[in-house]
Amino acid sequence: MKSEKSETPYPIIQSSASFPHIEENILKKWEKELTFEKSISNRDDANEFVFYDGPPFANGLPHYGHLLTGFVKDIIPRFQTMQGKKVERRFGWDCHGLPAEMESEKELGISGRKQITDYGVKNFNDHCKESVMKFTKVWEGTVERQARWVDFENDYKTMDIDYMESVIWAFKQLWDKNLIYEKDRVMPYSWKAETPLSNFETRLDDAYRERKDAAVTVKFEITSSKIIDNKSKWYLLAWTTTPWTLPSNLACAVGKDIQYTLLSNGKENYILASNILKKYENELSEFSIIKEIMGKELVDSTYKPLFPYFENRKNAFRVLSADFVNTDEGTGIVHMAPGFGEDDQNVCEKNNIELVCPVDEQGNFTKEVSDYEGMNVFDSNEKIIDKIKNKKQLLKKEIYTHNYPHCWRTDQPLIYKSVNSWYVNVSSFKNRMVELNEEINWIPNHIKNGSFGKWLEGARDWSISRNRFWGCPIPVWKSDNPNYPRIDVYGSLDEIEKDFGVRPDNLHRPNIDKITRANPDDPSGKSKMIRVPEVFDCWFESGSMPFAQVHYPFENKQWFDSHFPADFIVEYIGQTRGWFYTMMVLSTAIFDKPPFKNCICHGIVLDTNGLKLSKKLRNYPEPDIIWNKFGADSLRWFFCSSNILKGGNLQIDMDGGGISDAQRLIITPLWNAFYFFCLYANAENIKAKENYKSDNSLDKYALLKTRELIENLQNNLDNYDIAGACQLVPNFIDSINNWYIRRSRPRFWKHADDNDSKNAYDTLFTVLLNATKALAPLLPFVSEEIFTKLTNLESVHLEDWPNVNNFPKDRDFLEKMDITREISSAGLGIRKSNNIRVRQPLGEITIAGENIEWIKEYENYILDEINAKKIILDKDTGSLFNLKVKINLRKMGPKLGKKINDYIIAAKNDNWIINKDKTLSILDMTLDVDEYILEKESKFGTDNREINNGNIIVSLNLNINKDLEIEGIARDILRAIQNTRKEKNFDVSDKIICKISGNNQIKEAIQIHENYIKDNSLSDKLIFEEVESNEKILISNNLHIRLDINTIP
RNA sequence: GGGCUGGUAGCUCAGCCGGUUAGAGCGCUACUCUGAUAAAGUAGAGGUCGGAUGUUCGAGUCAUCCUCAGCCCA
Repeated sequence: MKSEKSETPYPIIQSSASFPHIEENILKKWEKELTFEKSISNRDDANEFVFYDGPPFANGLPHYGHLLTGFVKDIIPRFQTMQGKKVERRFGWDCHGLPAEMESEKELGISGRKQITDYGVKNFNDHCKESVMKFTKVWEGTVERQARWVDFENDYKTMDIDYMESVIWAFKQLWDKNLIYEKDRVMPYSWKAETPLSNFETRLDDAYRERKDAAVTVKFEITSSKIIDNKSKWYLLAWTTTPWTLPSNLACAVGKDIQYTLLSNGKENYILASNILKKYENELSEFSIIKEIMGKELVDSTYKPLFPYFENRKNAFRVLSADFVNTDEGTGIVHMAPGFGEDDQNVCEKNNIELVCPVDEQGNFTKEVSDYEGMNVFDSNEKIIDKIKNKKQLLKKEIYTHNYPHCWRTDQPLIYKSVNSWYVNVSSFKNRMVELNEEINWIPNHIKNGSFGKWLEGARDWSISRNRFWGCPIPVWKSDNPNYPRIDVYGSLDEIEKDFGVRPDNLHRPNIDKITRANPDDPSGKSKMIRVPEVFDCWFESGSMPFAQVHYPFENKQWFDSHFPADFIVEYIGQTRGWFYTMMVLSTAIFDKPPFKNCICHGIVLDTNGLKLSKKLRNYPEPDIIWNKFGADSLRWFFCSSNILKGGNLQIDMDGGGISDAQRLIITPLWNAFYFFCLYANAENIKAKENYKSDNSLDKYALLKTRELIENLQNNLDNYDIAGACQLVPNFIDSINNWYIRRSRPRFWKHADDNDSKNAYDTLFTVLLNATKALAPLLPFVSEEIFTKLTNLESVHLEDWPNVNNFPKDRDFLEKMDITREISSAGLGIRKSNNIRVRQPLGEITIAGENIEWIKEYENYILDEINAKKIILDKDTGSLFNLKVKINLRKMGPKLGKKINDYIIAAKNDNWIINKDKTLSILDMTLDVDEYILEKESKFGTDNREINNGNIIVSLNLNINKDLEIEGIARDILRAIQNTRKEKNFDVSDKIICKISGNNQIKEAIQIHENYIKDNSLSDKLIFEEVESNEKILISNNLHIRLDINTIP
C-alpha cells in the first residue's frame, strides 16, 4: 500500500508478518492492560470452572514437557472463560523433597546425612529454602512467553506454613481413621546417602546399570523332611547374587507346583528344580536322578542354619512355599533373608518368622554378625564365600552380570534393606478408589480401566516417610521411654500449642524437633515426648494440594466445598503413578470423593530418534530459538494438534520441522485472509460491519462454514479433545481462503457503494471476527492480533464464545456448495488431463445426474472457476454414462451366503435388468430397491469424470473455435500486463498506459477484447504499436508480444 | 514374567455396527494459475493394513496366538 494514504479504515498490514514480533507486542499489551486479570474479574463468582495446577518441582528448569502441559493448562481455561465461566488459575510450586536437598548438597559441597548434620540441619534447610526458588523468574518468563495465563502472585508453595499445616491435618485425618501405621519394611536403600529411596528414585536417569557380582550356589543341610531318609546327608541347593545376605538367611522358598529332582552320588544328595539340571551338569556329573517330586512335598522340611548368628529364631530355617519362585534363574529354591528382600519379608511374615537386619545405616554389618562387624556388605562378599567354601557348603561360584540399581546421586550400588517407615494403609480402601475412579472422565479413555484403574486395583501401602531433612515433618511425638509408651499425633498448630505451650512459626526441622514435653503417662516425669525424625514424602504433599493450597480446613472452608473436586486437571501420563494417584489416595481416604472430574494425560516429547530430550545430548532446539523464529502459537499448534494429547508421543526435530509447518499451514493462511481483507477494505475505504444475512451464495457458504467451525470446536473442547478440535481447522481455512475468497475476489474490487461488494466485506469481516473468537484458545496471539486490529476492541480473550444462532443454518446448502466445488475440481482435472490451460476459455460443460436442477443457481462459480461459457444440465442417461449395479452386501450377504459371489459377478458383467417397479432382476433373483445400489460410470473418454460417488457426471467440451482461441490470447495478454505491473512494483490501484506489439492474432485479440483488458489491467489507454526496446514475452500458442507500460502520474 | 498402548503410503495419522476399488494432511514429482504471489489449483507416484491361524458368503475391522516398539509393574 502507498504510505501517503493517511487514514484507512483498518491498519496497514504487512503481507509477511513477523509473528514473534507480534507476540512480544501482545504480551506487553496484556501486561499493561491487565487483560488476564480482567478475564477473571469480569466473570461471575457463582459460575466457576475449577482448575487445579499440578505443582512442578521448583528447582528444575522448564522444558518442552512443561510447555506442552502449560499449553493445555491454558487452552481449556481460556475456552471455559469464553463460555462464561470464571476460571481461577493459581500457580503452584513443589518445594520439598530429595531433588531440592540434592541440589543444595551440590551447592554446599557436602554429601550424606552425617555431613548435613555436621553442617547443621538449620543451616541446611535455610539453604534449601533459598535455593529452591531460584528458578522461579525463569519459569515465569517461559510461562508468560508461551501465552499461558496463570497467577504467579497468588501462588502456593508446599513449604509455606499454611500449606504444611494442612498436610499434617491430612495425616491426622488418616491417623484418626486408622489408616496410618509404622513398620519395618524392605526398601531400596542408599547406604552412602544413608536414606531409603522411593521406587521413583531408583528409576531416575540411568540408575539401572550393569554390574558384575559373584553368584553362588550354596548347600543347605536338611534336618528333617517327610520325603527323604535320614541315612545320608540331603542338601537343598539355593542360588543368590548377594552372598552378603546369607548370614541373615532365615528360610528357603520353593514353588509348590514346580517339579524338583532328587539326585545322589552315593554320599551326598541334592535337591533342585528339574528343568535347570543342565546348568549344573559339570557340578553334578557324578550324580544320578533318584526321583522327582513337586515343590509342595518339600514344604515344612527343616534345615541347619548356614551361619550361627540367628540359629535360635522362632519358626525359622524351614522350607516355605512362595508364588514368586520360578526357575528362570537360580535353582528353584530361593534363599530368604527377610531383612533384605521384599518378597522374602512378605513370605516370612506370613509364616511368622520375625526378620533380622544386621546391617547399619552406612551399609556395615552390626555386632549381631560378629565376624564381619563394621564391614561394608559389598566388601564382605568374598569373605563370606570363603567361609562357606571352607564349610564345604559351596557348590558353585560364578561371575554374574546383571542390571543393578544404583543411587542416582552417589553412584553406589543400592541395597535392599529393612527400614522403619510410616505407611498409609492404601490397600484397605483401594476398592473404594476403584469405585470412585468410575466417576472420572479420562482422556484418553483407556487410562481409566487401563494403567490407572489397574494401578488402583493393585495399590499397595504407601510409604510416606523419608529419613531426611527438607520436608514437612511427620507430626508424631513418641515417648522416649518404652516403659511408658505413648504416641501423640497433631493435626494443627493449635493442637501443638495446646499440648506444648508454644505455637511454632516454622514447621521445618530442626525447629519442630525442639518442641518437646514431659510424657504425661510417666509418673516419674523423666521420659519425654519427642518428635519422630522423619519428614513426609513430597508426593504426600503434592497429593494434598486440593485442600492445602487454600489452608483448608483452617481457612476457606466454603471455598473448598465449592471447589472440590476440580473440573479439570492435566499432566503427563506418568502422573498416573504420581500426582493423579496421590491426590486420589488422599481424596478417597479423607473426603470419599474423586479429586477431579476430567483429566487429560498427555504423552512425552521425544527427539526425532525417539529418545528422551536431554540436556546432555542437546537433542532439541532451545525454546528461545522457537519463540524467536516461529512464535508460541506455532509451537502451541504443533503440540496441540498432535495425538500426544491422547497419550501418544511426539517427536520434535532440531530445526523445528513440525513447528514451521504449523505456521505455514495454519497461521499464515489465516493471516493471509486477514491481510486480504485489510488490503482491499483500505483500498476501497470500506468500514465493514457484522452481517450474517447476505443473500449471496458465497457469503452464505462462508457463514455456514464458520458456524460449522464454531460448533465443532465447541463440541470437541467441551469433551477435552483438543487435538480433535485442531483437526477441524484446516478444512475451514481451505473453504474460506481457497474457495470463498478466491471466488469472491472480483466482488472486493467493485466500487464501494455496490451492495454486493458491501456484503462481501461485511461477510468476510464477520467470518474473521467469529473465527478468531473461536480460535482464541488454540491460537491466542494471532487471534488477538487479528481480532483487535479488525474491531478496535480490547481483547478477544474478554469476549464471549460466538453465538451460532446468529449464523444461517442450512445443511442442504452446504452440501450443494461442496458438490459445486467438486464439479469445479473435476472440470479442472479434465483440462489437466487434456493439457488445456485454464486461461483458454472453453465452450460448454455438461453435467448429468438425477435432481441436479439446483446447479443452475451455482453455475457462475463453476463457469468462472473452470473458465467455460455455458452449463448444460443433462438428464439423458444414454450419452455420458453407463449405469452400474452394486449389490447391497450388508442386506443380501446374510441372505445369499456363498451364492453372493455369483451375483457380484453378474452385477459386474451387467447381467441385470431394472424393472418398471424399480426392482432389479439379476440371475434368478428380484431385488428390491434397497437391496441394490445404482451408480453412474462415465463413458470411456478423457473429457468426462464421475463425482459424488458416481451420482454425477461432468463432461467438458474441448473444442476450441476461433472466438475462444482469440479470447484465450486476450487473457494471455492481460496476464502478461499484470506480471509486468508486478515486476515494476506498481500499486494495485495505479492506473497505466499500455503499449503492445505483436502479430495479427495479437492485434485481433486486442481489438475484440479491448475493454476487458483495459478494465482488468487498470489501463486508461491500450495502444497497439511497435514497441522496440523491451524484451519479447512468450505467451501461449507460441506467440510473442512486447510490452511497454507506464503509470499515469 | 505380568499389564497397558500402539504397528495402515516416505512422514503424521483417520478408518463407525465386518461389505464391493483402504482414506486424509504433509512431503515428493510434473503441470497449471495468479489483482493475496515465499500464496493457490490439478494430477501422478507411493500400501502384501506387523505376521499366522480361526470365525464368516465376506476381515484393516472380530477372536486366538506370535512378533516388534513404547510405557508401567514385578
